[in-house]
Amino acid sequence: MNSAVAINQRARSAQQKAQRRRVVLDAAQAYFLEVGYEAFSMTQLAKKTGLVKGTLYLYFKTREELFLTLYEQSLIRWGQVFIARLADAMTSKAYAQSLYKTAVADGTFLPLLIRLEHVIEHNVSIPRLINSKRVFILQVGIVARSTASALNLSQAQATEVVKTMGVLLIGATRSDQGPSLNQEELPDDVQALIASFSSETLFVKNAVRIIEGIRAEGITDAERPKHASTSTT
Amino acid sequence: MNSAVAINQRARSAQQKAQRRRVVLDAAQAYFLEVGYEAFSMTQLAKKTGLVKGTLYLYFKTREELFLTLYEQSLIRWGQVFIARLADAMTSKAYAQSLYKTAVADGTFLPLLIRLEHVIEHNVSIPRLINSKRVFILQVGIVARSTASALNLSQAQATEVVKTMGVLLIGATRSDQGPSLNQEELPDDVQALIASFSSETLFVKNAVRIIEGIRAEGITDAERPKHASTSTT
DNA sequence: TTATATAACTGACCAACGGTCATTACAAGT
DNA sequence: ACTTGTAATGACCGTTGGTCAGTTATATAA
Repeated sequence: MNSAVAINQRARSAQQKAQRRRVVLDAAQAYFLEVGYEAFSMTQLAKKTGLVKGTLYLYFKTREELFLTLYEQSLIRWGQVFIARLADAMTSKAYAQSLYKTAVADGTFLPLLIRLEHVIEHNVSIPRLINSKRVFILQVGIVARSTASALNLSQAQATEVVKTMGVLLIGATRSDQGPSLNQEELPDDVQALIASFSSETLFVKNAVRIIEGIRAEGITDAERPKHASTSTT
Repeated sequence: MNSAVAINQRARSAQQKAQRRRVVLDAAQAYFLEVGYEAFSMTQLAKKTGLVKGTLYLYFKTREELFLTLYEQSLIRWGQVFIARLADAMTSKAYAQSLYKTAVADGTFLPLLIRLEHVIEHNVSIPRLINSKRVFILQVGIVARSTASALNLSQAQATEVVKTMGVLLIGATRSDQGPSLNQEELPDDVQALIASFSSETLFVKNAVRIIEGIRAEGITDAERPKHASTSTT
Protein backbone atom coordinates (compact mmCIF):
# COMPACT_ATOMS: atom_id res chain seq x y z
CA MET A 1 0.00 0.00 0.00
CA ASN A 2 2.69 2.47 -0.95
CA SER A 3 1.06 5.09 -3.15
CA ALA A 4 -2.50 3.78 -3.50
CA VAL A 5 -4.90 6.63 -2.80
CA ALA A 6 -8.15 5.72 -1.15
CA ILE A 7 -11.03 7.45 -2.86
CA ASN A 8 -11.67 9.72 0.09
CA GLN A 9 -8.02 10.73 0.31
CA ARG A 10 -6.42 13.46 -1.66
CA ALA A 11 -4.16 12.73 -4.59
CA ARG A 12 -1.15 14.97 -4.23
CA SER A 13 1.85 13.53 -6.01
CA ALA A 14 1.88 13.38 -9.78
CA GLN A 15 1.77 9.61 -9.50
CA GLN A 16 -1.29 9.66 -7.30
CA LYS A 17 -3.03 12.07 -9.60
CA ALA A 18 -2.30 9.87 -12.57
CA GLN A 19 -3.71 6.98 -10.64
CA ARG A 20 -6.87 8.86 -9.76
CA ARG A 21 -7.28 9.80 -13.38
CA ARG A 22 -7.10 6.11 -14.21
CA VAL A 23 -9.79 5.33 -11.67
CA VAL A 24 -12.05 7.91 -13.25
CA LEU A 25 -11.34 6.56 -16.72
CA ASP A 26 -12.06 3.00 -15.71
CA ALA A 27 -15.32 4.02 -14.09
CA ALA A 28 -16.19 6.04 -17.20
CA GLN A 29 -15.50 3.07 -19.44
CA ALA A 30 -17.76 0.80 -17.38
CA TYR A 31 -20.45 3.44 -17.14
CA PHE A 32 -20.30 4.07 -20.88
CA LEU A 33 -20.83 0.39 -21.58
CA GLU A 34 -23.92 0.57 -19.38
CA VAL A 35 -25.70 3.62 -20.73
CA GLY A 36 -24.00 4.70 -23.96
CA TYR A 37 -23.15 8.15 -25.16
CA GLU A 38 -26.29 10.23 -24.88
CA ALA A 39 -27.32 9.10 -21.40
CA PHE A 40 -23.81 9.53 -20.02
CA SER A 41 -23.95 12.21 -17.33
CA MET A 42 -21.00 13.73 -15.52
CA THR A 43 -22.94 13.90 -12.27
CA GLN A 44 -23.68 10.19 -12.48
CA LEU A 45 -20.09 9.37 -13.29
CA ALA A 46 -18.99 11.35 -10.26
CA LYS A 47 -21.33 9.34 -8.08
CA LYS A 48 -19.95 6.10 -9.50
CA THR A 49 -16.41 7.10 -8.59
CA GLY A 50 -17.32 8.37 -5.13
CA LEU A 51 -16.21 11.85 -6.15
CA VAL A 52 -18.19 14.92 -7.00
CA LYS A 53 -18.75 16.53 -10.37
CA GLY A 54 -16.45 19.48 -9.77
CA THR A 55 -13.60 17.12 -9.04
CA LEU A 56 -13.93 15.40 -12.40
CA TYR A 57 -13.21 18.71 -14.04
CA LEU A 58 -9.82 18.77 -12.35
CA TYR A 59 -8.91 15.73 -14.39
CA PHE A 60 -10.74 16.42 -17.65
CA LYS A 61 -11.42 19.86 -19.02
CA THR A 62 -14.71 18.87 -20.65
CA ARG A 63 -16.99 15.89 -21.00
CA GLU A 64 -15.72 15.55 -24.55
CA GLU A 65 -12.07 15.42 -23.54
CA LEU A 66 -13.00 12.51 -21.35
CA PHE A 67 -14.68 10.83 -24.30
CA LEU A 68 -11.73 11.57 -26.52
CA THR A 69 -9.50 9.78 -24.04
CA LEU A 70 -11.84 6.81 -23.97
CA TYR A 71 -11.76 6.80 -27.74
CA GLU A 72 -7.96 6.74 -27.88
CA GLN A 73 -7.88 3.87 -25.44
CA SER A 74 -10.40 1.90 -27.43
CA LEU A 75 -8.56 2.56 -30.68
CA ILE A 76 -5.34 1.17 -29.27
CA ARG A 77 -7.10 -1.74 -27.61
CA TRP A 78 -8.91 -2.67 -30.81
CA GLY A 79 -5.72 -2.41 -32.85
CA GLN A 80 -3.95 -4.87 -30.60
CA VAL A 81 -6.79 -7.37 -30.68
CA PHE A 82 -7.18 -7.11 -34.43
CA ILE A 83 -3.50 -7.49 -35.21
CA ALA A 84 -3.24 -10.46 -32.92
CA ARG A 85 -5.84 -12.23 -35.03
CA LEU A 86 -4.26 -11.53 -38.38
CA ALA A 87 -2.43 -14.26 -40.22
CA ASP A 88 -0.21 -14.20 -43.27
CA ALA A 89 -1.81 -14.54 -46.69
CA MET A 90 -5.43 -14.19 -45.60
CA THR A 91 -8.24 -13.80 -48.05
CA SER A 92 -9.63 -10.29 -48.12
CA LYS A 93 -12.93 -11.69 -46.91
CA ALA A 94 -11.39 -13.27 -43.83
CA TYR A 95 -9.53 -10.04 -43.19
CA ALA A 96 -12.71 -7.99 -43.43
CA GLN A 97 -14.65 -10.35 -41.22
CA SER A 98 -12.00 -10.26 -38.56
CA LEU A 99 -11.83 -6.50 -38.67
CA TYR A 100 -15.57 -6.21 -38.35
CA LYS A 101 -15.89 -8.68 -35.50
CA THR A 102 -13.13 -7.22 -33.39
CA ALA A 103 -14.43 -3.71 -33.88
CA VAL A 104 -17.97 -4.62 -32.90
CA ALA A 105 -16.81 -6.73 -29.97
CA ASP A 106 -15.22 -3.71 -28.35
CA GLY A 107 -18.29 -2.00 -26.95
CA THR A 108 -16.86 1.51 -26.85
CA PHE A 109 -14.81 1.78 -30.02
CA LEU A 110 -17.56 2.17 -32.61
CA PRO A 111 -19.96 4.42 -30.67
CA LEU A 112 -17.12 6.82 -30.01
CA LEU A 113 -15.62 6.60 -33.49
CA ILE A 114 -18.98 7.44 -35.01
CA ARG A 115 -19.32 10.57 -32.88
CA LEU A 116 -15.70 11.69 -33.13
CA GLU A 117 -15.83 14.46 -35.66
CA HIS A 118 -19.29 15.84 -35.32
CA VAL A 119 -19.61 15.85 -31.56
CA ILE A 120 -16.50 15.04 -29.58
CA GLU A 121 -13.93 17.08 -31.45
CA HIS A 122 -16.05 20.20 -31.16
CA ASN A 123 -15.47 20.60 -27.45
CA VAL A 124 -11.83 19.80 -27.09
CA SER A 125 -8.74 21.96 -26.92
CA ILE A 126 -6.58 22.21 -30.02
CA PRO A 127 -3.48 20.64 -28.43
CA ARG A 128 -5.60 17.77 -27.17
CA LEU A 129 -7.02 17.32 -30.65
CA ILE A 130 -3.58 17.34 -32.22
CA ASN A 131 -2.45 14.72 -29.77
CA SER A 132 -5.42 12.57 -30.62
CA LYS A 133 -4.74 12.80 -34.33
CA ARG A 134 -1.18 11.68 -33.72
CA VAL A 135 -2.37 8.67 -31.81
CA PHE A 136 -4.53 7.92 -34.81
CA ILE A 137 -1.67 8.29 -37.28
CA LEU A 138 0.42 5.96 -35.19
CA GLN A 139 -2.26 3.32 -34.96
CA VAL A 140 -2.98 3.44 -38.67
CA GLY A 141 0.70 2.86 -39.29
CA ILE A 142 0.84 -0.10 -36.95
CA VAL A 143 -2.27 -1.75 -38.32
CA ALA A 144 -1.22 -1.04 -41.90
CA ARG A 145 2.06 -2.87 -41.37
CA SER A 146 0.27 -6.01 -40.28
CA THR A 147 -2.23 -5.55 -43.06
CA ALA A 148 0.49 -5.41 -45.69
CA SER A 149 1.73 -8.87 -44.82
CA ALA A 150 -1.70 -10.33 -44.14
CA LEU A 151 -3.07 -9.26 -47.51
CA ASN A 152 0.21 -9.30 -49.37
CA LEU A 153 0.05 -5.66 -50.33
CA SER A 154 2.57 -2.86 -50.49
CA GLN A 155 2.80 -0.58 -47.48
CA ALA A 156 1.10 2.24 -49.39
CA GLN A 157 -1.73 -0.02 -50.46
CA ALA A 158 -2.13 -1.36 -46.95
CA THR A 159 -2.34 2.15 -45.55
CA GLU A 160 -5.06 2.97 -48.01
CA VAL A 161 -6.90 -0.21 -47.09
CA VAL A 162 -6.80 0.60 -43.39
CA LYS A 163 -7.99 4.16 -43.82
CA THR A 164 -10.78 3.06 -46.09
CA MET A 165 -11.88 0.31 -43.78
CA GLY A 166 -12.47 2.96 -41.12
CA VAL A 167 -14.67 4.91 -43.47
CA LEU A 168 -16.64 1.85 -44.42
CA LEU A 169 -16.96 0.67 -40.86
CA ILE A 170 -18.63 3.85 -39.78
CA GLY A 171 -21.12 3.79 -42.60
CA ALA A 172 -21.89 0.10 -42.33
CA THR A 173 -22.47 -0.07 -38.58
CA ARG A 174 -24.64 2.98 -38.57
CA SER A 175 -27.81 0.91 -38.69
CA ASP A 176 -26.81 -0.89 -35.50
CA GLN A 177 -27.00 2.40 -33.66
CA GLY A 178 -30.70 2.83 -34.23
CA PRO A 179 -33.23 2.29 -31.46
CA SER A 180 -33.60 -1.32 -30.38
CA LEU A 181 -36.83 -2.50 -31.97
CA ASN A 182 -36.90 -5.78 -30.14
CA GLN A 183 -40.61 -6.18 -30.68
CA GLU A 184 -42.03 -7.52 -33.88
CA GLU A 185 -44.07 -4.36 -34.01
CA LEU A 186 -42.67 -3.41 -37.37
CA PRO A 187 -44.44 -4.10 -40.66
CA ASP A 188 -42.84 -6.54 -43.06
CA ASP A 189 -41.49 -4.04 -45.54
CA VAL A 190 -39.62 -2.14 -42.85
CA GLN A 191 -38.27 -5.33 -41.34
CA ALA A 192 -37.04 -6.38 -44.76
CA LEU A 193 -35.30 -3.05 -45.15
CA ILE A 194 -33.54 -3.36 -41.84
CA ALA A 195 -32.52 -6.90 -42.65
CA SER A 196 -31.05 -5.75 -45.96
CA PHE A 197 -28.83 -3.37 -44.01
CA SER A 198 -27.34 -6.07 -41.86
CA SER A 199 -24.11 -4.38 -41.00
CA GLU A 200 -21.86 -7.41 -41.17
CA THR A 201 -22.71 -8.45 -44.72
CA LEU A 202 -22.76 -4.84 -45.79
CA PHE A 203 -19.30 -4.27 -44.42
CA VAL A 204 -17.69 -7.49 -45.54
CA LYS A 205 -19.01 -7.41 -49.09
CA ASN A 206 -17.89 -3.88 -49.71
CA ALA A 207 -14.64 -4.28 -47.88
CA VAL A 208 -13.79 -7.11 -50.26
CA ARG A 209 -14.74 -5.02 -53.27
CA ILE A 210 -12.55 -2.18 -52.08
CA ILE A 211 -9.57 -4.30 -51.15
CA GLU A 212 -9.66 -6.08 -54.46
CA GLY A 213 -10.02 -2.74 -56.17
CA ILE A 214 -6.95 -1.40 -54.44
CA ARG A 215 -5.04 -4.58 -55.24
CA ALA A 216 -5.95 -4.37 -58.90
CA GLU A 217 -4.93 -0.73 -59.14
CA GLY A 218 -1.60 -1.59 -57.57
CA ILE A 219 -0.78 -4.06 -60.31
CA THR A 220 -0.80 -1.44 -63.03
CA ASP A 221 1.51 0.75 -60.98
CA ALA A 222 4.73 -0.46 -59.41
CA GLU A 223 5.92 -3.90 -58.47
CA ARG A 224 3.31 -6.62 -58.57
CA PRO A 225 2.86 -8.84 -55.50
CA LYS A 226 4.59 -12.20 -55.56
CA HIS A 227 1.41 -14.23 -55.26
CA ALA A 228 -1.92 -12.49 -54.88
CA SER A 229 -4.57 -13.95 -52.60
CA THR A 230 -7.83 -13.60 -54.42
CA SER A 231 -11.23 -12.78 -53.07
CA THR A 232 -14.15 -15.07 -52.56
CA THR A 233 -17.89 -14.85 -53.03
CA MET B 1 -55.91 35.99 -49.05
CA ASN B 2 -58.30 33.11 -48.61
CA SER B 3 -56.86 30.76 -46.00
CA ALA B 4 -53.49 32.35 -45.23
CA VAL B 5 -53.10 32.57 -41.47
CA ALA B 6 -51.19 35.52 -40.13
CA ILE B 7 -48.68 34.46 -37.52
CA ASN B 8 -50.64 36.08 -34.70
CA GLN B 9 -53.86 34.39 -35.77
CA ARG B 10 -54.95 30.93 -34.76
CA ALA B 11 -54.82 28.06 -37.19
CA ARG B 12 -58.13 26.25 -36.88
CA SER B 13 -58.89 24.34 -40.06
CA ALA B 14 -56.78 21.35 -41.00
CA GLN B 15 -55.54 23.35 -43.96
CA GLN B 16 -54.45 26.24 -41.83
CA LYS B 17 -52.71 23.93 -39.42
CA ALA B 18 -50.86 22.25 -42.23
CA GLN B 19 -49.85 25.65 -43.46
CA ARG B 20 -48.57 26.69 -40.05
CA ARG B 21 -46.60 23.48 -39.82
CA ARG B 22 -45.03 24.42 -43.12
CA VAL B 23 -44.08 27.83 -41.81
CA VAL B 24 -42.38 26.23 -38.82
CA LEU B 25 -40.57 23.75 -41.05
CA ASP B 26 -39.32 26.45 -43.39
CA ALA B 27 -38.06 28.50 -40.48
CA ALA B 28 -36.43 25.41 -39.03
CA GLN B 29 -34.71 24.66 -42.30
CA ALA B 30 -33.30 28.17 -42.55
CA TYR B 31 -32.30 28.18 -38.91
CA PHE B 32 -30.61 24.80 -39.27
CA LEU B 33 -28.54 26.07 -42.17
CA GLU B 34 -27.44 28.92 -39.91
CA VAL B 35 -26.41 27.10 -36.77
CA GLY B 36 -26.35 23.37 -37.47
CA TYR B 37 -27.53 20.53 -35.33
CA GLU B 38 -26.01 20.99 -31.90
CA ALA B 39 -26.72 24.71 -31.54
CA PHE B 40 -30.29 24.35 -32.75
CA SER B 41 -32.57 25.42 -29.90
CA MET B 42 -36.34 25.11 -29.84
CA THR B 43 -36.70 28.39 -27.98
CA GLN B 44 -34.70 30.16 -30.66
CA LEU B 45 -36.72 28.53 -33.41
CA ALA B 46 -39.91 29.69 -31.71
CA LYS B 47 -38.62 33.25 -31.69
CA LYS B 48 -37.77 33.03 -35.38
CA THR B 49 -41.32 31.99 -36.19
CA GLY B 50 -42.96 34.57 -33.93
CA LEU B 51 -44.48 31.77 -31.88
CA VAL B 52 -43.58 30.43 -28.47
CA LYS B 53 -41.86 27.18 -27.59
CA GLY B 54 -44.98 25.50 -26.26
CA THR B 55 -46.74 26.07 -29.56
CA LEU B 56 -44.04 24.26 -31.51
CA TYR B 57 -44.83 21.17 -29.51
CA LEU B 58 -48.36 21.24 -30.87
CA TYR B 59 -46.89 20.61 -34.30
CA PHE B 60 -43.96 18.35 -33.46
CA LYS B 61 -43.89 15.96 -30.56
CA THR B 62 -40.15 16.29 -29.98
CA ARG B 63 -37.18 18.17 -31.33
CA GLU B 64 -36.13 14.95 -33.04
CA GLU B 65 -39.45 14.49 -34.83
CA LEU B 66 -38.89 17.93 -36.27
CA PHE B 67 -35.42 16.91 -37.41
CA LEU B 68 -36.75 13.68 -38.83
CA THR B 69 -39.17 15.69 -40.94
CA LEU B 70 -36.38 17.94 -42.13
CA TYR B 71 -34.40 14.84 -43.01
CA GLU B 72 -37.21 13.37 -45.09
CA GLN B 73 -37.59 16.62 -46.96
CA SER B 74 -33.88 16.80 -47.67
CA LEU B 75 -33.78 13.19 -48.82
CA ILE B 76 -36.53 13.80 -51.34
CA ARG B 77 -35.05 17.11 -52.42
CA TRP B 78 -31.62 15.59 -52.94
CA GLY B 79 -33.05 12.64 -54.88
CA GLN B 80 -34.75 14.96 -57.33
CA VAL B 81 -31.66 17.06 -57.88
CA PHE B 82 -29.44 14.02 -58.29
CA ILE B 83 -31.71 12.23 -60.74
CA ALA B 84 -32.09 15.35 -62.80
CA ARG B 85 -28.34 15.36 -63.32
CA LEU B 86 -27.99 11.76 -64.34
CA ALA B 87 -27.43 10.84 -67.95
CA ASP B 88 -27.53 7.53 -69.76
CA ALA B 89 -24.35 5.47 -69.92
CA MET B 90 -22.28 7.51 -67.48
CA THR B 91 -18.96 6.34 -66.16
CA SER B 92 -19.11 5.19 -62.59
CA LYS B 93 -16.73 7.98 -61.70
CA ALA B 94 -18.99 10.65 -63.14
CA TYR B 95 -21.91 9.04 -61.35
CA ALA B 96 -20.08 9.06 -58.03
CA GLN B 97 -18.93 12.64 -58.45
CA SER B 98 -22.42 13.81 -59.21
CA LEU B 99 -23.82 11.95 -56.24
CA TYR B 100 -21.22 13.44 -53.94
CA LYS B 101 -21.62 16.98 -55.19
CA THR B 102 -25.38 17.05 -55.00
CA ALA B 103 -25.36 15.53 -51.52
CA VAL B 104 -22.86 18.04 -50.18
CA ALA B 105 -24.58 20.94 -51.91
CA ASP B 106 -27.73 20.32 -49.91
CA GLY B 107 -26.73 21.83 -46.59
CA THR B 108 -29.12 19.81 -44.46
CA PHE B 109 -29.07 16.36 -46.00
CA LEU B 110 -25.71 15.07 -44.78
CA PRO B 111 -25.71 16.52 -41.26
CA LEU B 112 -29.09 14.95 -40.64
CA LEU B 113 -28.29 11.67 -42.36
CA ILE B 114 -25.19 11.27 -40.23
CA ARG B 115 -27.17 11.71 -37.02
CA LEU B 116 -30.20 9.70 -38.08
CA GLU B 117 -29.74 6.41 -36.29
CA HIS B 118 -27.75 7.33 -33.27
CA VAL B 119 -29.52 10.49 -32.25
CA ILE B 120 -32.67 11.36 -34.13
CA GLU B 121 -34.37 7.98 -34.22
CA HIS B 122 -34.00 7.59 -30.47
CA ASN B 123 -36.56 10.24 -29.63
CA VAL B 124 -39.26 9.56 -32.15
CA SER B 125 -42.49 7.59 -31.97
CA ILE B 126 -42.57 4.17 -33.58
CA PRO B 127 -45.26 5.04 -36.16
CA ARG B 128 -43.31 8.12 -37.11
CA LEU B 129 -40.18 6.02 -37.50
CA ILE B 130 -41.99 3.47 -39.65
CA ASN B 131 -43.24 6.24 -41.86
CA SER B 132 -39.75 7.59 -42.23
CA LYS B 133 -38.38 4.20 -43.22
CA ARG B 134 -41.04 3.93 -45.88
CA VAL B 135 -40.10 7.28 -47.32
CA PHE B 136 -36.56 5.95 -47.46
CA ILE B 137 -37.57 2.74 -49.22
CA LEU B 138 -39.48 4.74 -51.76
CA GLN B 139 -36.60 7.09 -52.46
CA VAL B 140 -34.11 4.28 -52.81
CA GLY B 141 -36.40 2.71 -55.37
CA ILE B 142 -36.73 5.90 -57.35
CA VAL B 143 -33.02 6.66 -57.36
CA ALA B 144 -32.18 3.04 -58.14
CA ARG B 145 -34.32 3.12 -61.25
CA SER B 146 -32.42 6.08 -62.65
CA THR B 147 -29.17 4.52 -61.55
CA ALA B 148 -29.90 1.33 -63.45
CA SER B 149 -30.10 3.16 -66.73
CA ALA B 150 -27.30 5.60 -65.97
CA LEU B 151 -24.83 2.86 -65.10
CA ASN B 152 -26.32 0.18 -67.30
CA LEU B 153 -26.99 -2.18 -64.43
CA SER B 154 -29.83 -4.50 -63.52
CA GLN B 155 -32.41 -3.15 -61.11
CA ALA B 156 -31.09 -5.40 -58.33
CA GLN B 157 -27.55 -4.22 -58.92
CA ALA B 158 -28.65 -0.61 -59.02
CA THR B 159 -30.49 -0.98 -55.74
CA GLU B 160 -27.38 -2.38 -54.16
CA VAL B 161 -25.33 0.47 -55.58
CA VAL B 162 -27.66 3.09 -54.15
CA LYS B 163 -27.77 1.54 -50.70
CA THR B 164 -24.03 1.19 -50.62
CA MET B 165 -23.46 4.73 -51.78
CA GLY B 166 -25.37 5.89 -48.71
CA VAL B 167 -23.11 3.90 -46.46
CA LEU B 168 -20.01 5.22 -48.13
CA LEU B 169 -21.24 8.78 -48.14
CA ILE B 170 -21.64 8.82 -44.40
CA GLY B 171 -18.21 7.42 -43.77
CA ALA B 172 -16.47 9.60 -46.31
CA THR B 173 -17.95 12.93 -45.32
CA ARG B 174 -17.35 12.35 -41.64
CA SER B 175 -14.11 14.32 -41.71
CA ASP B 176 -15.95 17.39 -43.02
CA GLN B 177 -17.94 17.48 -39.81
CA GLY B 178 -14.92 18.13 -37.62
CA PRO B 179 -14.23 21.54 -36.10
CA SER B 180 -13.20 24.18 -38.59
CA LEU B 181 -9.45 24.53 -38.18
CA ASN B 182 -9.17 27.53 -40.41
CA GLN B 183 -5.87 28.60 -38.88
CA GLU B 184 -2.61 27.05 -39.87
CA GLU B 185 -2.13 26.22 -36.24
CA LEU B 186 -1.79 22.53 -36.97
CA PRO B 187 1.54 20.76 -37.33
CA ASP B 188 2.45 19.34 -40.71
CA ASP B 189 1.80 15.70 -39.93
CA VAL B 190 -1.74 16.40 -38.76
CA GLN B 191 -2.40 18.62 -41.77
CA ALA B 192 -1.19 15.84 -44.04
CA LEU B 193 -3.53 13.42 -42.33
CA ILE B 194 -6.52 15.67 -42.78
CA ALA B 195 -5.61 16.24 -46.41
CA SER B 196 -5.42 12.50 -47.00
CA PHE B 197 -9.01 12.24 -45.81
CA SER B 198 -10.34 14.70 -48.35
CA SER B 199 -13.89 13.49 -48.51
CA GLU B 200 -14.45 13.92 -52.23
CA THR B 201 -11.52 11.80 -53.39
CA LEU B 202 -12.22 9.30 -50.65
CA PHE B 203 -15.80 8.93 -51.71
CA VAL B 204 -15.29 8.90 -55.45
CA LYS B 205 -12.42 6.44 -55.46
CA ASN B 206 -14.20 3.93 -53.30
CA ALA B 207 -17.53 4.45 -54.98
CA VAL B 208 -15.91 3.49 -58.26
CA ARG B 209 -14.31 0.42 -56.71
CA ILE B 210 -17.63 -0.69 -55.29
CA ILE B 211 -19.66 -0.01 -58.41
CA GLU B 212 -17.19 -1.88 -60.54
CA GLY B 213 -17.17 -4.67 -58.00
CA ILE B 214 -20.94 -4.95 -58.18
CA ARG B 215 -20.83 -4.84 -61.94
CA ALA B 216 -18.25 -7.59 -62.11
CA GLU B 217 -20.23 -9.82 -59.74
CA GLY B 218 -23.30 -9.33 -61.90
CA ILE B 219 -21.60 -10.73 -64.97
CA THR B 220 -21.05 -14.13 -63.43
CA ASP B 221 -24.72 -14.27 -62.48
CA ALA B 222 -27.56 -13.55 -64.82
CA GLU B 223 -27.74 -11.57 -68.02
CA ARG B 224 -24.67 -9.52 -68.84
CA PRO B 225 -25.16 -5.84 -69.73
CA LYS B 226 -25.26 -4.99 -73.40
CA HIS B 227 -22.28 -2.64 -73.28
CA ALA B 228 -20.56 -1.96 -70.04
CA SER B 229 -19.24 1.51 -69.29
CA THR B 230 -15.88 1.05 -67.70
CA SER B 231 -14.29 2.97 -64.92
CA THR B 232 -11.47 5.42 -65.09
CA THR B 233 -8.47 6.29 -62.97
C1' DT C 1 -76.13 40.09 -33.06
C1' DT C 2 -75.00 37.63 -29.21
C1' DA C 3 -73.88 33.46 -26.49
C1' DT C 4 -71.47 29.22 -26.12
C1' DA C 5 -68.20 25.60 -26.80
C1' DT C 6 -63.88 24.32 -28.62
C1' DA C 7 -59.17 24.02 -28.92
C1' DA C 8 -55.00 26.97 -30.48
C1' DC C 9 -52.03 29.27 -27.95
C1' DT C 10 -49.39 30.98 -24.06
C1' DG C 11 -45.90 31.48 -20.43
C1' DA C 12 -44.64 30.07 -16.10
C1' DC C 13 -42.70 26.06 -14.56
C1' DC C 14 -39.77 21.66 -14.05
C1' DA C 15 -35.81 18.58 -13.74
C1' DA C 16 -31.52 17.86 -15.64
C1' DC C 17 -27.56 19.17 -18.02
C1' DG C 18 -22.37 20.79 -18.44
C1' DG C 19 -19.50 23.79 -16.37
C1' DT C 20 -17.46 27.36 -12.72
C1' DC C 21 -15.38 29.00 -8.59
C1' DA C 22 -14.99 30.83 -3.77
C1' DT C 23 -14.37 28.26 0.08
C1' DT C 24 -12.72 24.40 2.83
C1' DA C 25 -9.70 21.00 4.63
C1' DC C 26 -5.97 18.02 4.36
C1' DA C 27 -1.11 16.18 3.40
C1' DA C 28 3.57 17.50 3.18
C1' DG C 29 7.68 20.57 4.36
C1' DT C 30 9.65 23.22 7.87
C1' DA D 1 3.15 22.41 15.94
C1' DC D 2 2.74 25.57 12.41
C1' DT D 3 2.45 26.97 7.68
C1' DT D 4 1.28 26.42 3.04
C1' DG D 5 -0.15 24.83 -1.53
C1' DT D 6 -3.65 22.71 -3.68
C1' DA D 7 -7.16 18.71 -4.09
C1' DA D 8 -11.69 18.54 -3.21
C1' DT D 9 -16.12 20.40 -2.51
C1' DG D 10 -20.92 21.93 -3.24
C1' DA D 11 -23.59 25.76 -4.05
C1' DC D 12 -24.43 28.15 -8.00
C1' DC D 13 -25.13 29.59 -13.08
C1' DG D 14 -27.25 29.68 -17.62
C1' DT D 15 -29.50 26.91 -20.81
C1' DT D 16 -31.80 23.05 -22.44
C1' DG D 17 -36.11 20.08 -23.97
C1' DG D 18 -40.46 19.36 -22.48
C1' DT D 19 -45.20 20.06 -19.82
C1' DC D 20 -49.63 21.88 -18.71
C1' DA D 21 -53.25 24.67 -16.33
C1' DG D 22 -55.13 28.51 -17.76
C1' DT D 23 -56.43 32.10 -21.34
C1' DT D 24 -58.62 33.72 -25.28
C1' DA D 25 -59.63 33.84 -30.29
C1' DT D 26 -62.87 32.10 -33.21
C1' DA D 27 -66.40 29.02 -35.70
C1' DT D 28 -70.83 27.93 -34.96
C1' DA D 29 -75.58 27.87 -32.89
C1' DA D 30 -79.27 30.47 -31.22
